[in-house]
Formats: sequence, structure tokens, C-alpha cells
Amino acid sequence: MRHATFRQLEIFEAIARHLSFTRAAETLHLTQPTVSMQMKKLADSVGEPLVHQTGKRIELTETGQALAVAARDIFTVLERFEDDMAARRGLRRGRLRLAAVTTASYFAPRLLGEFARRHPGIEVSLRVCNREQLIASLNEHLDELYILGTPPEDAALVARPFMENPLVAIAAPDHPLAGRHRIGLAELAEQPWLLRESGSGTRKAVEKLFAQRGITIHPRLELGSNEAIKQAVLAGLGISALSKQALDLHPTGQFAILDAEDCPVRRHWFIARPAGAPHSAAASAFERFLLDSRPTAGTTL
Amino acid sequence: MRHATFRQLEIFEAIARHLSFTRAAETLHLTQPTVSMQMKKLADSVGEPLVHQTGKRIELTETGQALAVAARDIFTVLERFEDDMAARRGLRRGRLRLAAVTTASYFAPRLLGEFARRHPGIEVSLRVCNREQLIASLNEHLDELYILGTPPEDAALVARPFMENPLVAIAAPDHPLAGRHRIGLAELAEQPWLLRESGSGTRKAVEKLFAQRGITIHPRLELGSNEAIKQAVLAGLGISALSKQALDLHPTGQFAILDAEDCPVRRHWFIARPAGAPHSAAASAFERFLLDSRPTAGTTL
DNA sequence: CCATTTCATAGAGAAAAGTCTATGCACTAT
DNA sequence: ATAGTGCATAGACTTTTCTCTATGAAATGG
Repeated sequence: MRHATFRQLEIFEAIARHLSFTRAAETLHLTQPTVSMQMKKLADSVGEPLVHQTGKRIELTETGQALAVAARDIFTVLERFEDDMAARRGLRRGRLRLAAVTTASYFAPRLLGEFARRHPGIEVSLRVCNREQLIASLNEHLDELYILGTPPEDAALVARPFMENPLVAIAAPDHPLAGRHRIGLAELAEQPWLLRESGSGTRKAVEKLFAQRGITIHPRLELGSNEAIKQAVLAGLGISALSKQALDLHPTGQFAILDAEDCPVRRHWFIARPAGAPHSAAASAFERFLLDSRPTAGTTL
Repeated sequence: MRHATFRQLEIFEAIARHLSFTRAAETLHLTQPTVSMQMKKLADSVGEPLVHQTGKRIELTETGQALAVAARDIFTVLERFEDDMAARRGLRRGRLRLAAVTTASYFAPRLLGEFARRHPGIEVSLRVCNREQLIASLNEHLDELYILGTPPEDAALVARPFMENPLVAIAAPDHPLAGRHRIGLAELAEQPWLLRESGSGTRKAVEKLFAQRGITIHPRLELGSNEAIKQAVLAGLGISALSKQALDLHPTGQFAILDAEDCPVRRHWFIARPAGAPHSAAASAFERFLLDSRPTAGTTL
């Protein structure tokens, strides 16, 4: 391991991202054989194979996965050092790689905007994906900070709640349930439901709501985005439940918020980072920003 | 920075530890000119000088300090990766570098023993120094975890309390104050005090106790260890205050515990790590061990 | 089953990394 | 002031890194 070079880690990280030697070579402006050669050397100094070729496809071995994590951590450390140096020269700068689940994109930009205003030198990037992908990214240390609903129990992460995230049941305004009071969960479950894809946090929350009563709901339609769900609800295709934030930009009355049992469901948004991973000053600043500027509800994980 | 090598960082880290090129060369089995040469290259790729020679002495520039931190972080990441690989091969192993303030050495070994028993593969090392040195180490990322009394406000660290740490005032059993009830702080302050060196956490705690009442105490003797203080107290040279744990191994009655105002002072032991630094699985395990196995009192920082 | 895609191997050359010995220079301590 | 300590510089050598072009081999997908 002592004979590995930064360059090799850089190349390997590109491979891990693209899962392709050729693609990695392109992005780094190298030829493919160069990449192959370097990876051979890297695997030699690690002492174990890093990738596993099955036909055309390439996949990382477990060791490869771990090495990709280490490589990203090392680059985070180096970036932190360089930010530090820049700060000493008076240039306040930094980069913050952030990932958020789809639904968070309804409020995250406003937060980012305010943060960017207060920290002009910091360059913020936001990647949006669904909960499942986000947790995979987190385990791979792809980004520094992650915004998500309830964090998973099993993952190695540090998560803190920073904002309310109520889940509300909605229907079209002319739906028979609209205006009804204290709708029972059993009755609600009989409705045709419109749900996000599995892997979505919102879907998990809906399923959990009913699972507490031993009810399993069967979606009538499975839709890949909150916007698609809203369209379908307005088209009278069924009812659904969404994070309240997803409705913020709509005039009251456009959707009927159902007064059902246990609704709205009380949840929170969490800011998380992988346990044990290094993080930049910019990341610390953003965490502090979230936890200070918003009234936090609930306690630390 | 892309042209730096791991080797160069390794050499630089040795220099940062020894503050000497020659000494670094010796520990790495290199000649001194080799070290000089490598450092020149490293400084070139960083773009700024890393050390500053004033006569015989050498000191790190600010950039050098930051680079030493980065280098240690990188080695922590690599070690973590190697532990990970070993774990996958069935060898559960790992290293945990721990630092603790002097007074913690009265109970830390027992904790470490229990931890080592539960995690046989993990190699634990404990460095002992006073509070001031410990905080310096923490800022330099010299170790992964730190056990100390009340953590400083200004340092970039994550600290959590895991154990009570009462401060008790003591005197020789035949001291006039022994057996007296509710001794006033003013009267206590008039006694000849035996204090630890400045830079000690225990000393700071004593000073703070009196400072709350606007009293400044002047030590009659300044002693470099808790053991020396105990000896002096028994010799009738004065009174002092120590962490209760420092008295654990002594039979009751050997020292008189004074029933003074605000005593015992309620404090806690904290487990801390530098913010933003990577840490190994072993370190996470130790943190969890401390926080789970002991009844924690108080809340997160 | 053939064209295409993808990674591996071979051979080769320039650059750099990494180390040494020998020596010079600057400051310190006695 | 003189010896000693500690880093810098010069010159030289070997090894490794890093990259290329050209070509081979394996698997896939229409």
C-alpha cells in the first residue's frame, strides 16, 4: 500500500465512478491501456484484486469498494488542506458537495441560497436522488453531507434533525373524502393510492403509517416523482400522501388535505454525514447553519 | 499538490513530530540530505514553505501545521482501509490511538482493559499528558480520541460526556477543617493551597470554583502530579482538590474529604475527537463502548 | 455469427522519484 | 573563538512511474 500514488487513487476513483476503464481514461485524458496498467500496479500494492470483470461489465470487489471510499476520503482531506491554505491567503473559499432526496429539493435550494449568501466563497453543489440511491452514496462517501428523511438504523452515519417534515394525505378538491373529519385509516387504505417508486422515502413513510395498523396498501399507480403524483391526484386517479413542503408553492384549495387519523404524520428532515469520514470546514459550516438557523425539534440521534 | 507522494507525507509527518530533519532521517533510516531533498520537493508541490528555520531550531509554518494534520488524516484513512481489508479476511484487527489527561489515568486503564477484552484484535495505545498538551495534540490530530475534563469552547472538536467526574476538596485527616460542616469558600481560600501546574485541568477547575465568588487563590506549592499533591497533603503542607477518581485506591479515612460550599463540584469526563478528522472503526467502537456501558449524565455538546 | 465494445498485454521511452556520498554554510553553546 | 550541531546543495546513480502506440482476447448484442 505504501507504493500506491495519488495519481493511481485518482484514476481508481474515476473507475469507481464510471465503472469503466475506458470512460475513466476519457475523463482523465488518458489512454485506456494506461489506466489498465496503473490499476494493475495499484492492485499489486494493495495485494488484492480491486475490480472483477464479468463479460463487458466491470464491478468493484469489496476491497475495491473500500478503497474507493478511502480514496474519496483522502481527496476530501487534501481539499480541506487546500481550502485552508486559501483561507490563510485571504481567499475564503471551499467546496461543499451535498446530496438530498428528491422531496428535499422543494426547500433545499432556499437553504442553499441563504447559506451561499452568507458564505460567498463557498461553492455548493447539490445532487438529487431518491432515498435508496442517497443511502448508497452515503456508504460510498460520494458526497460530504446528505439531506434525508428518517435515517436508516444500520448505516454508519451521524444524523441530526434540523426541520419539521410533516407527511400529509391529499386528494383532489372534489374528492368525496375532502372535508370529511377524522377519516379512519382503514377507510383511507381502501382508496386507490398513488405511490412513489419503492426506494422512495415518502413511499416508505406511507407504508409505515398503515403497517402500524397491520394494513398493507396496494398502489393503483406507481409514479416516479412527486410532480407526477400531484398531476395524478388532480386528475382524480386516486389519493396520495406527500411531504408538506412539496405543496408549498400551490395555492390553498388546489389540493384537499385530508383530515385522517394520525395525519399529518410528524417527521423530520435530517442532515447526515458518513461516520468516520473526514469533512471540510465548509461542511461543518453548513451543518452549523442548518442546526442554528432553524428551530430544531427532537433530539440528536 | 498533485505531485506529492505518500512517501513525502510520511517523511514530513516524521519531521513534524520530531521538529528535526536529522531526527526524522534517523527514525526512517534515511540520510539527512534525502530528507532535505524530499521536503524541498514537497514544499514545491504545495507552493509554500512548510518549515521555518530559526538558527538551530526548526518550526512548522502555518501551512506546515495544516499539512501535518492532513498527512495524519490521510494515514488514518489508509489505516482504516487496511483494517477493513484485514477484517474481510477474518482477522479482526485495528489500532486505536488514545490520549488522556493525567487524572484520567486513574480509571482509563480499567476501561481500556474491558474494551480490549471485548475486542481482542484491537491494539490500543494510551498517551498521557496534561490538559494543555492534550488540546494541542487534538488540534494537530495526533491521536484519534481524547479523554478530558470539560472540553474547551474554541477548539474544533466533537465531545460527549460519558462519566461523572466530581472534584473533591481534601486535607490531611488531622487537619482542623476535617469534620467541619459547610465550610465557606472564603475560609477555604485562606488555607495554604497545593495546586497542579498551570495547564492542568484540575487546577483550572479549582480556580474556576473560587473565581465564581471573585476569589483568587495563590498556591503555596505548585506540584506536577496528583500523587505529589497527595503526599504533600498528608505531610500537612496544605489542602487541595482532586478528582474523586484519584482517591479511589486509598482507604477511606486516609484523606479527609472537606464538606465545603459547592463541593464536590459536579463535572464530567468527556470523550472527544477533532471535528472533521477521519476516524477508524476501532475509534467508533470505543466511543460507543464508553457511551453505552456507562450511565451518561448530561447531554451532548 | 460478426461487428463492436471492453479490458489486457507488450514494448518502449521520457521523466521523476528516491536514494546515496561529499561538502558547504549558519548558528549555538561552551 | 572553536567545536559541534543541523540543514542545504551538488552530483550521481538506480529504480519506478507514467505515459504512449499497437495489438490481442473475451464477451455481447443485434
